[in-house]
Amino acid sequence: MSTSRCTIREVARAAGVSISTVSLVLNNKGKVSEATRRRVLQAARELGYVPLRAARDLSMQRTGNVGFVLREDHFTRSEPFYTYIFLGTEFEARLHNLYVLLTTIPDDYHKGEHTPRFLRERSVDGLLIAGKVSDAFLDEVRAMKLPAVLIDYEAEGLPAVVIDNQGGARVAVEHLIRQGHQRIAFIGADLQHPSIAHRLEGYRIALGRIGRSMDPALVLIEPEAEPTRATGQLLGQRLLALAERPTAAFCANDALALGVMETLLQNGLRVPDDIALVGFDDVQSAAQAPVPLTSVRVFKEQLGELAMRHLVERMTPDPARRPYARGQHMIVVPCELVVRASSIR
Amino acid sequence: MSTSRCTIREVARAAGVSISTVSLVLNNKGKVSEATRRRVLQAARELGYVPLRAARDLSMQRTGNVGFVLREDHFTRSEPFYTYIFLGTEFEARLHNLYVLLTTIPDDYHKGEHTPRFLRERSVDGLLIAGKVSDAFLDEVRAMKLPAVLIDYEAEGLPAVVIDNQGGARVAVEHLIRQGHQRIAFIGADLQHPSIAHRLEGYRIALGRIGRSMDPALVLIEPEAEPTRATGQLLGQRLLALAERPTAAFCANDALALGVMETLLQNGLRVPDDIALVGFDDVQSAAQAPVPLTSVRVFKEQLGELAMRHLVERMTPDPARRPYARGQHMIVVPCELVVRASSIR
DNA sequence: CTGAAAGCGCTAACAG
DNA sequence: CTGTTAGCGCTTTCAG
Repeated sequence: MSTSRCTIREVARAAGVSISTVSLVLNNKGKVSEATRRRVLQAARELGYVPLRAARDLSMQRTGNVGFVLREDHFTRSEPFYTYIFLGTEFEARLHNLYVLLTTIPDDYHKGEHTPRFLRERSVDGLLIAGKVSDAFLDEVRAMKLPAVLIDYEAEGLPAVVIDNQGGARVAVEHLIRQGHQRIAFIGADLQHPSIAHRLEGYRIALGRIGRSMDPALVLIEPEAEPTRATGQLLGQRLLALAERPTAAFCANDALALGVMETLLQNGLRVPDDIALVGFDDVQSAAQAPVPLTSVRVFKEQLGELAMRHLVERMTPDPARRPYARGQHMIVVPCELVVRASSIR
Repeated sequence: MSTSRCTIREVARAAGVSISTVSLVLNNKGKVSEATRRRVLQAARELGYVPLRAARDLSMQRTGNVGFVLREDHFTRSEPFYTYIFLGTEFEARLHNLYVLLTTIPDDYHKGEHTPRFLRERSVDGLLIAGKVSDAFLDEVRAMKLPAVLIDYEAEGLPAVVIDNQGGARVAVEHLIRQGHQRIAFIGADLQHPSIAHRLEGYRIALGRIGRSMDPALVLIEPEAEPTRATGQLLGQRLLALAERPTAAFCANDALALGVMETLLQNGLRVPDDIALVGFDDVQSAAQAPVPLTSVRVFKEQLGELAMRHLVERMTPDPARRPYARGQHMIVVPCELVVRASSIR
């Protein structure tokens, strides 16, 4: 109620005990008699006592913060993909009484020059990294020996929470196959990106399961380009130019799919009648597209939550669980096909 | 270089001085001889010394953090409007060595239940509030007597950094007038929102300047609806249904304008030939619309920067400037008309 | 101009 | 089971 300027000392006095007892009670440590515990709790409540973080952190030799890093161009994408991931981490952080310090790094990261301030000042106990980031940055993080977890990206020697890209892609393609499609194209970009590579792999596997192999002519990729709508439009052109046109296309993400769709519609083709389309990510605009887009839904907030939970484990030296926490786990989060008009006859 | 475990004491020893001298040097306080200052600086650099925030904060009786609060539905809008504002504050925060704690509050805020954790724990020295938030939350903030600054919103008794909505709207409408338009509609929603009310006012003033008053038939508003694309589509229908159709429309924001445009195009009208359109905000999709949309550009990052700067002023009790900082300033940030195809013949 | 010393509020041995 | 005490690392009077 009052100005909360109340310290542990005042609680102790009010409860008629010492400050260490108060501390023990409030942290559920040591053995305290039920009677005094009650008195302390009551006093704390009445005084509206809230421990001061800076003091506690200083004493416990930790910061109580975790950093969340992502590329600025990812954060400001018009689709709030990473925003949802952030919200997931923030939600989970509350459960562990941690604060999340969000900061962006530039696309072209340069070692010392762009190092996030909280890393330089060592004011985080752990680090979450979302999306693809430059190797230079990852090197720096590795050298720092700070607990870190990647989200929606993979890199040597770092634990990660990722989407089941391969599984999702497989299900998507199998859906097209069930719809009777024989010639299914793959639309992709930036093959360096693990997610895209895995989605391509899922495509290959789905075809393999029905005894087919990939037809190189149907694998349309702009290996150097970002998987954006603009790239999708470009690939749409290539699709149109094909001698033997496929009847369906699985796109590595929704942005590409939407770009392809735009090109197709503008050129008088019908979706799904002439070409069925499936995307990946299930972004907001997928459902609102001219022809609602079938897509693979990704549970973004869950990715964030799991990553935070995993990070917390690696931050707390729990001797009992240590041996397990040692390995560089990779947590794979399942996703789910959402069928819409773009892929059903 | 090393694990940065280095404390002020070690720097002192290395420089052959006391820790208080080190502190003075590093904070440019008190008078220190040039010679020792140099020695200290050198030692600090060699050891890679970085002061520990928790210790400094504890000692200085502050937290070194500021909170950034916005509604979750605003943060996750597909247009990264508030994301850019946040980035602006984060940028400015670095200059003041502050950390920004970002958190969202629900649309239907309930007093204690949803109070941001950092407010309960009093671990911020100041607060930034972006966009419209519930009065319940603002009441809580006022009661807390914490330095706070609103961004892109206004409320009794709180300083704010806002867009020059009225001026921007005036310029937009004047542009349409200069294009020769006589009948110009206003498209709007949620009149409770100060920004929208001001934009309407700007529309009125622009007409007034050429000796015209608003024609109620041309003021199309959904007073209860959010200013979204869907609402725009609806208003587009109302526009089409008008007996005497206007030749241009000024929309309270881009989402509305884009919705209107969609409806018009779908109904076979041409933009700008049949109806010229102007929006407000200059969001990313404005430039990419089927007919690129003329709009009023808002400098989002600047809004954030200015707000943070203003907050910092109110957080630092500078006795010399106190009298000025007392009032509840309102900082108005100019915006700029961006002319595109949707409004030129 | 510089150093000694007293905290900031909290945690964590260590006695009792 | 509870209290005493010694820090955590830094800032800041206050003497010298």
